[in-house]
Amino acid sequence: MAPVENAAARATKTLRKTRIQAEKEEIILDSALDLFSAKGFDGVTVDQIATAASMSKPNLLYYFARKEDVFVALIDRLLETWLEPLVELNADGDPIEELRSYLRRKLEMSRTRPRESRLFANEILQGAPRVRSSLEGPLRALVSEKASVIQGWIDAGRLARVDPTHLIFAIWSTTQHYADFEVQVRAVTRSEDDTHFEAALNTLEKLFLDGLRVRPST
Amino acid sequence: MAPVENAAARATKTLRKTRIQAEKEEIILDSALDLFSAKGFDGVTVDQIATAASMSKPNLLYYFARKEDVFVALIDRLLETWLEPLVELNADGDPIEELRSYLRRKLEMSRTRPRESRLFANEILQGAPRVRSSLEGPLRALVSEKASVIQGWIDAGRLARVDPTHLIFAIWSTTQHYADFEVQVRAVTRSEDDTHFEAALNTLEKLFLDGLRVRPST
DNA sequence: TCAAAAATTTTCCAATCGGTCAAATCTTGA
DNA sequence: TCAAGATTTGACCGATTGGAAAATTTTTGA
Repeated sequence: MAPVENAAARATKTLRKTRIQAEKEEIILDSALDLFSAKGFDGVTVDQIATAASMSKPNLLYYFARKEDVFVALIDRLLETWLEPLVELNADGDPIEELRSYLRRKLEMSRTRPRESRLFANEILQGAPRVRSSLEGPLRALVSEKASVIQGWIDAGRLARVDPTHLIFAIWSTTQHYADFEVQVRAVTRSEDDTHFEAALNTLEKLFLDGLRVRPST
Repeated sequence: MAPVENAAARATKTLRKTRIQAEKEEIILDSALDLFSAKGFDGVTVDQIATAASMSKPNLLYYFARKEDVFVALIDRLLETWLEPLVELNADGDPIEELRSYLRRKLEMSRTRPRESRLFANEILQGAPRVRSSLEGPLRALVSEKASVIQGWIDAGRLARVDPTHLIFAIWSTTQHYADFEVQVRAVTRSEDDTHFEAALNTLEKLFLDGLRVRPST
């Protein structure tokens, strides 16, 4: 089960990549993201990725020795980008504004990068066989850190008493829903463009900040 | 592309099923639900389903002529169950209590029937190739109807002004998250049982009803 | 310039998969 | 009881798939 030497390693025995390598790998990963996010790992063939990337199958396998290597490369580069909005959550900011801003960034991410969201969802849905360690390592650590920040706000009486971790889950799920369940959202709203995102943001802000209960205007 | 005559049709030319038919189809569907919900349509072979159902592949194909027929049968029986909690939303009830109750039922569904949730999520995520018509038909109709109910409550000043459709999306996403992203939830919370559902319910109720903003206690 | 290295392609293969077929066995009801 | 129908299975098949091998072409750097 020794990993097959890949193009980069074969090339120079160093980490340096040639111009062509960098370009082609980029094209491959972009094509693969299109396909994997739409059909899942098992629903895509190496040939399809190669064709989408305008090259032959063996040529693709020259850059990524195995189909799974392409998938893993995608997941790896995705995770960092994906968690960035949460990283930016600032303990020194105003709690309400910080969370509102986080919600916005996360929803914007679903709007502009639905492929990444679906790729991730696909992987988690199937038990995260290829990213389990990332979940239990960096992801858990980050959530833990930010949950502490939120808990601090709550303890200071600046935020309602909710479980910080589950609050994060709620923000994740409501925003990612617009990418992962896009087909359903479009079917229900009859929307063919991005306009429903505005109504979504308004509703989510209202929900998260003030809830549904009517209260006397002050 | 004429559909192959299935076991039931071949049996009696009526809709009546034999005892064995009913039993075996049940076993097949249950095994298939296990597998499809965990690995997706393309990640499962007919042989795997047959083995899980303790029968040979040709025997399974005697009951469901094609692999896709098994999947469609699952989706069909799932949709009704899945939407039942929303059907129960009662226009004559108290708005807050009705929505709280809906939230609870939906979360309970994610806890007790995660397989069904994941099966559905898998299908939607991949563009709903096999249920698109159901989304645009019955699902849209039901959401439309219930959105009107909620809008009525809002117009009567009994509920905060949110977009009813997006409110429904928010309830769907937050609750289904605990089934669809179970692996991630467990990784982050280190939970190995169902106990996190209580914290989830508390947080979601608080969020949906009162939001995060702190307000002076009355 | 030109040889070494990188990139690309044609050809091929073993394994897997969905599904068929025909024969054998089991169930059911008159 | 027993024949007709229902159920089950082993053997098989064509298509697809991930990937390997080897030869050819292109690019690179001294």
